[in-house]
Amino acid sequence: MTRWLDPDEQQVWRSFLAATQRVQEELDRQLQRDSGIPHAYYVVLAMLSEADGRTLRMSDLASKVNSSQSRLSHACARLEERGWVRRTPCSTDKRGSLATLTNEGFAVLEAAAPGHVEAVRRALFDPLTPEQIRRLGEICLAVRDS
Amino acid sequence: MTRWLDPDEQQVWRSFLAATQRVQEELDRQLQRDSGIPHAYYVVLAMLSEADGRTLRMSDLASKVNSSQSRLSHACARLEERGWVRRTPCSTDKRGSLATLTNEGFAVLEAAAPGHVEAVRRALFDPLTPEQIRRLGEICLAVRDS
DNA sequence: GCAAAGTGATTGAGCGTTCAAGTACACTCG
DNA sequence: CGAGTGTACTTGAACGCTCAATCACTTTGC
Repeated sequence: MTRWLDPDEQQVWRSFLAATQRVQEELDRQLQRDSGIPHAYYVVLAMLSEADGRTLRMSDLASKVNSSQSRLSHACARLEERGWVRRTPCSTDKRGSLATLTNEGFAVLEAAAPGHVEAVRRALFDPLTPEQIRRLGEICLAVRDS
Repeated sequence: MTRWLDPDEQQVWRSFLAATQRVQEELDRQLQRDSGIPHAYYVVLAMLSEADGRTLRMSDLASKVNSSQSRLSHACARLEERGWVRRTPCSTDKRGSLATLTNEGFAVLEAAAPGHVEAVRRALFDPLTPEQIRRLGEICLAVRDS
């Protein structure tokens, strides 16, 4: 017995798809246009920049950026080609690999950050009231942790 | 002067990314696994199935599924290869093209729908209270139409 | 009418993601 | 110890998406 969506739920679902796709698309376009990187790569650089020694195990980085290991591996390969990330073998576990943000990578991130933050505001925060932002936060936590 | 995100906003933003990526990923994986189509293709079939004569102009279809014309064109090419969609020239505007859902395509959609709706419920609606769902609807409208 | 500008749709190249498979190392336990 | 299982990461192929270019047709304005 399928629990079909009633008209209200349909409406929420379609608005959700439209809104999230719009946000995602604006961010990707802005970063690609102004900094030449996809949003997923920006997030990788950002997470590394916050880590101790700007370094993280690949698997830890993958979970922090909500990525599969395969995706992250391909992404780091690209970022390494550009000289923004360096991978070194892990000394305590020889299977592992440590990704480090280079100075060049940090500089790219710093240059990209202001435009990106503006895009995030324009796409998501500016259209919402403070109350809505608070509620959206609760809703996203519930969905994320379900 | 960059308006940086304060810690609360950061938290909302990261939860938003995690939640929306999770939903998107679950839907895509479920449809790909159980029906062999990406979510974007499912939406194309669904929109055509609701249209008069199961037919829409390509550009109308593109706006209904929040897609670029290029993306839709590629998608329809794939769907046509599988025999689920048929494209015919538009008689009133010879530049245009009409996409029609075939019976085979309709059958595929009908077979895929129950599993997809269940996935939507599990990923988005079940974790939320009715009140939260209502608020999410309002929030998404505001973001979509901003 | 007719050139110029605009619109509808397609195409191909480049790129990121996915999935399945593979490699290398670490752990477990008889 | 050493075989078996599990974990960390990488790789390659297939595929969808983006962007810019292109084609065909339509509309605009002189």
